[in-house]
Order: sequence, then structure tokens, then C-alpha cells
Amino acid sequence: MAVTIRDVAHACGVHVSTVSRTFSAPHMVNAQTRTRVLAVAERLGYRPNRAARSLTTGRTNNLGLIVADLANPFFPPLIKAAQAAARAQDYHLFVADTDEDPAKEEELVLAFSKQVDGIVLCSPRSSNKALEKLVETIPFVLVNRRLRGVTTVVMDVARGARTAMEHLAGLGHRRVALVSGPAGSWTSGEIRRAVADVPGLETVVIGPNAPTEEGGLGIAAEVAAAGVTGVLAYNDLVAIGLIEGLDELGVGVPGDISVIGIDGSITGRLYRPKLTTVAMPTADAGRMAVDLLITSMSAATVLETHLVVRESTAPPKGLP
Amino acid sequence: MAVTIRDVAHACGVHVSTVSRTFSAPHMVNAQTRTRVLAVAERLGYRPNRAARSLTTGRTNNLGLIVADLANPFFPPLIKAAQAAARAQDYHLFVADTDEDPAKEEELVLAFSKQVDGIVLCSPRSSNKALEKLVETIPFVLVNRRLRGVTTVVMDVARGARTAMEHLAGLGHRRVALVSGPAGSWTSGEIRRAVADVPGLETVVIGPNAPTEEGGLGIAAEVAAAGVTGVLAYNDLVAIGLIEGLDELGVGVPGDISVIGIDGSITGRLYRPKLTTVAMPTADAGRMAVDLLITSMSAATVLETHLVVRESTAPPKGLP
DNA sequence: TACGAACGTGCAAACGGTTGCGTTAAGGTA
DNA sequence: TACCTTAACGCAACCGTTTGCACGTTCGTA
Repeated sequence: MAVTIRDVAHACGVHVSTVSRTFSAPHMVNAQTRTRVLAVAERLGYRPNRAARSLTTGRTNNLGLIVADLANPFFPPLIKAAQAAARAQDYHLFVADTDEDPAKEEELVLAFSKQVDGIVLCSPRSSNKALEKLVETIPFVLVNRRLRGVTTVVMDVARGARTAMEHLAGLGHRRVALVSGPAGSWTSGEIRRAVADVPGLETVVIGPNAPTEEGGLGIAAEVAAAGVTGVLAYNDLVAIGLIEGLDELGVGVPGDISVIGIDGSITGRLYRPKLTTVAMPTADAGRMAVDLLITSMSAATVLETHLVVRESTAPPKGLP
Repeated sequence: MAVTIRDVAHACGVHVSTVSRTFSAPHMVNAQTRTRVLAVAERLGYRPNRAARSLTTGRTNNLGLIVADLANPFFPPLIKAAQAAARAQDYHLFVADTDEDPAKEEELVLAFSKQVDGIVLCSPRSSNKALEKLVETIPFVLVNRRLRGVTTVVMDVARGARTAMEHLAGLGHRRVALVSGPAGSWTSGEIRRAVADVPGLETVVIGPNAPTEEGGLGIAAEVAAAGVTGVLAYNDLVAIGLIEGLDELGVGVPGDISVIGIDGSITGRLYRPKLTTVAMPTADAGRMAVDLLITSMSAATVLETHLVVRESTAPPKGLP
């Protein structure tokens, strides 16, 4: 069997409580004893059993991270940063995705709740009412969703989307489309509200729509028929799918239609034409969410976004 | 406090052991008692404490998944599938990445070992000797690495790489470059061995090299100066970085040089020119790794790869 | 009618740590 | 020298579940 605290105690000639304190409250044990215990523990290869520890303390040193879709390039940088932040404080991170299914959010939260000290829920699709139920069962940090009384990290996508639209207006576009995201997405609502009244710009809304490449592909015809010269898409993947679809229809980007994405993922950055996008600080968000969760600070943190102009936008065709 | 098995037992007028068995060995308890216990448990909102359970049983129902770099588009589909497979059997998945650092592999395995029933280690960078030490501490499944006596899921990248080279030869290329991957990568070694002697093809090896876009960018000049008309890159990200770098040097792909990637990630699929690549069944690998781990089957599973010809390859310039 | 089998349940000892409290010894003060 | 404080450690209960064992019923069979 594995070596326990008792084995170490016996090998040292001290009581188990002394060994325990050596690890969990070092200042309470004599310096000499401490080094002796540590040496023996090292020699025996002792590693504390976290299950046993969490049984008495009630804390697990684990965190849960729930995202909508692991395969969406938007999330991996967030997960990576969250994981690093957790590790830096001796926490481990459970990761799960919901496949964009609100019901799975609740299921996962319940499944995690007895096993973690807190949960980071990213881009939830559940209703506010459903979320309110969940957040009171365990410490929570929400990413890209605002909810009264809940610690939150949001990226200021409204501002970014507005800047993007102003960029299109500045290029001379007059009629543009907004391809909105999935139902239940707070981000999508924010974007929609933010771009409702950009001076000099007439906006048609297309969607709701799946936040994937297929989602973009599927509405290409609709966009092409909408009589617009510019598009702001819910995220980079949708933007790319849309460009692919437009391409098949013989519509060029940015020659015929300008397209802007949102999120700044690697896939958009490397795409050709290089995607003009509203870059979101996903890594910062992941790191901060975990840090907030661990320190149990309650706060509403807003991270800035910024427009990255690349090659998928240009003046509309008529202009010089 | 949370509701425990004792609360349920008391509310039902039965002993705790009966409640326990209702959940962990339902067939041992009378049908009527069982439904009564379940009803009360439901009403009280009882959820078993996994820490306590794992303390007695010695099992945690948790698995660890370690990858080299979460932000590399190669891994997310693997992680997603692994997570889904784990959830399907009521397991939870710890996810961590090593940032390509072999030392972190050992550190993470040790940190996980007391808290999981097994570990899936993907694309390890450690030496065989170091791995051999690790694998005997806990059930292991290795992905894309072969090691005597260890359950393994590998993708037949050797075959895929060879097919890729034959594709280049078939197009008329005579002198090509192999951009190899990071030191410690089993895959990189496989590729190198596999393409050493393709008939009619002279191969120069460039690298070792970081498995990132920057890695590809950094060796663009070297590739351009190597007098080759075709390149097989360690992965899609390197291929893309390389194409970007060649582009800056005024070298066209596939006009001047053909480039093939390896892995079939979304980033490569969406890139322009659409990347010719050796597609790897990463989702299958993730799913199988967890399933093998849970069933504790020992096996060496080989998954097929296949060449996906897209737009980044063409005949060399001289040819018609 | 008596007897073993089978079933359902209770009992209590683990599992590996943590922690409030009690004890001892050493050192400081009057 | 007597008394008090403090540091270091031992003691034992406890965290929530599981599980081998024992006990009491019920039932079928001889």
C-alpha cells in the first residue's frame, strides 16, 4: 500500500499529529523535528492523501472549469491560463464542456459540486433564473455573463463591437449585417445592443446562429442576399465559415463584402485573408477568474477588448 | 452543512449502511426500502461525498490528462473526446499542460497521482528512462509514445508521413525538406525514420524545432535556402508558420514550394492555401485512451492516419 | 415441526488526515 | 524556591462512506 502519515510517524518516533503539522502548520513544530520528519517523509516517498485531507477540512484544493465547447479555438487559451493560475497555487483543475447544451451546465455543476471548492463557468447558455439556482450551491465565477451578486469577469465586447462597426462606417459602408450567436449567449445580446444605433449605419440582424464554422457557412446565402457590404460575425469561427460560404457563391472578401470576426483566436489570425477581429483577452480572463475564485474575492471585472484590423475589411466596392 | 448519508438514514428510519448500499450496491437492498431511501435522498438533496468514498474504497473516479500544450490546436479535439468518454462513465477529468517541459511531466504526474485512478499522458517529451519510473506509480495510458509494457495509443504517423512524401514524389518533387519537431518527441523520430528512404526523393532534415507557428516562421529562411521544392512539417502549426515566413521572403506556396503539415487541425483546414496534411484521428485517440484506462485493459492500439490533399501542394515549378 | 438457506438489515471498524485540548518540560519572573 | 508562561508534542475524536460480519425473518423442504 501507499505510505501514510502513520508510517512516517512511526519511522520518526513521533506522533502522527506532529507529522501532520509538519505539512499543514510547520511553525507549530520544532525546527529539528521538522527537518527530521521531512527527511523521513522524503525517503519513504510520502505524499499526503488529498481525499483524507479534504474529508476533515472540507476543502479539496480542486476547481472546476466549464466551457461551452472545448474544440472552439476561443477557449483553449483561456483554459491554459486558468490551469496555470490554478497550478501556481497548488490547485488542480477539472475541465469539462457542455457542447453548448444548457442542461449540461446544471448537470456538470452538480457533478462537480461535491468535489471542488469553486467553479468557473464560461459563456453559460442557461437562463438567469437557472444560473441563480446554481450559483448559490458553491462559490462561483462567471466569465462573459453578468449576474447580480455573482463574481464576474466579462470582456467588454460591447465596446469592441461598436468600434468594429465604426470601423466599417469609416471605410464607407452604409448597410451591414450582424450575425448573432446562439440563444442564451450574453455576449451575443451585448453585441446586438451595442451596434443597434451606430450613426450612419443601417444594420440587419441575422441569426441566432450556431457559434461554429458550420454556422457561418449556413448563412452565407442569406448574407449574400441581404444587400450588405459589411458583416460583423459573432465570433472568428462564424466569420471564417461565412467567408468560405461567400467564396463558394463567388462573393469575394474583402472585395465584395468586408467581414469582421470577434475573439482574436489563432485560427482567425492565421486565416487568409487575415481576419479583422475584435480581440478578446481570453488568457487574462482565465487567469483572473481562477485567482478571483481562490481568493474568494467578490468583484465584477471588466476586461478591455480591441479591434485588430487585418485583411478581411476594405472600403465598399463603389468607393475609390 | 451539506446533507450526509446520516441525515438520509435518520429521515428514513434506517441505518446508514442501508443508505450506502442503496447507492453503491442497490441489489442488496429491498426494493421498497430502496425507493423510499431514494425519494428521501432526492428530497433532501443528498449527494454522496466523493472524498469520503474514495477514502474507503481507494478509488477516486478521477482521471488525469496531461498534454504538451493546451493552446496547440492539435490537442483540444483530443481533450474534448477524452472528457466526453470520461463523463460517460461517471469519471471526472483533471487537465493540465506541461508547456513542452519534460520536468513538468514528472511534477504533474506526482501531483495527480494521489488524486486520480489513472493518467493519460499525451505526446510526452521525457526520456524513456524517466517515463519508466513514472508509469509504475499509477495506471497509465500513453498517447503517441511507445514504451515496453505500457498501454499505448499511437497514431500511425510513420505511414502517414511516408504517404505524404510519396505524394510529393508523385508530383515530381526530387529534393525536399523535413522540418522535424521538438527533442523528445516520439512522433518526430517516427517521421524521420519513415521518410529516410523514399525512392526518388532526396531529403534534408531541418530542426529540431519548436512545434509552434513561431517555430515554422523561424526556419523559413533556412528552408528557402535549402534548394528544396517541397516540405513536410512536423505539424500544421509549423507548416503554417513556415508558409507565412516563406511568404514574407517572396516565396509562394504551392507555386514555388509545396508544404505538407501533419495533424489535420482546424487551423490548418481553414488556412489559405488550405493545408495538405496528414490527418490524425485525435478524437479517437482521446476517447480510446480513457476507455482503455478505465477498463484497465492493457493494449497497444494503433490508429490509422491519412493524407488529406488540399491546396498547399502542387508540382514543382519546372514541370508543366 | 424443525431446520437450513436466503435475504434484508444493523453494527462497528476501518480509510488517512486534522485539530482542539491536555500534558510535559523549559525558561522567565518575583 | 515557587509560580506562571510558552513552546512542543501527544491524545483522541471526528470528517462521510464502505464493507465484512452477525443477527433476525421468512420461506421451502424434509
